Amino acid sequence: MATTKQSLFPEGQVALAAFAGALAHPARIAIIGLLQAREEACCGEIVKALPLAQATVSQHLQVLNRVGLLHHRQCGPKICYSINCEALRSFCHSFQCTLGTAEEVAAPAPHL
Amino acid sequence: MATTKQSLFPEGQVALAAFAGALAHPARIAIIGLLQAREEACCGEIVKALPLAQATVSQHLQVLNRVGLLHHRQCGPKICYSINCEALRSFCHSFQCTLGTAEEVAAPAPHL
DNA sequence: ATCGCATATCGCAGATATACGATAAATAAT
DNA sequence: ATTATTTATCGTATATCTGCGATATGCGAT
Repeated sequence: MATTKQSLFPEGQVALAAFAGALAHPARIAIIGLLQAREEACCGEIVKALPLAQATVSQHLQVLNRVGLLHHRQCGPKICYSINCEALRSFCHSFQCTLGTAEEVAAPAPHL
Repeated sequence: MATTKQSLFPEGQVALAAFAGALAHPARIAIIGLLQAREEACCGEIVKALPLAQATVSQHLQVLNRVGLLHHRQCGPKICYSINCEALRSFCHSFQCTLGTAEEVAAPAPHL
């Protein structure tokens, strides 16, 4: 009887956990690193770079996509993925705040 | 046949994924937040603060402990948990590096 | 429309994670 | 030693994740 009590927690905590969950696999960390290194890559290139089958890589891409961490654009017959830096930064910021590791960035700048 | 291909990835990526995995549940995010807010708390207090049974909370504490995120000390009959700030900071740093969000820490606002 | 390629989705199997009651282990006090 | 209290662990049920082959979908060219 493990009826996933996630809904009993504050929305912010659920969102943060979902973000962490999206990064909770080395393949997905690798994908992020790869996209960071070369700005953009199509699915096939990512498949070639990882020790996983195409179907599996596609699934991992969907996981990252579901939390909004990726951008993608049709590029002929291929689909080019890149990182949604905005989302990544915003998530990291929430992280810092919740985890309390945001000391010297103490200019929260609501005034921009 | 999903024999967990995690070992085929670089150690750093596996470690980072494990850290993310430890934070991939709202209950564990809540525990970190709670410990951040009050410096130290025993298991019973955490149980009271969460909508979960004692056994479940204990399990979540073990998950956080396994990746080195917690300190604990016997305190009479209780066990007081606190955050291992060292480990937390170190993990966050690796995160920043891998996720590429560590550049503008020194560059204050590229005011366009 | 058909072909060839690139990617997503389906369906399945095995592995982990989640949740909890029951119980064990440890401590403090009697 | 017994009791009460606190926490960890065990056993179990359900849910979710991982991984892949097979297949469907989408695109560009023929």
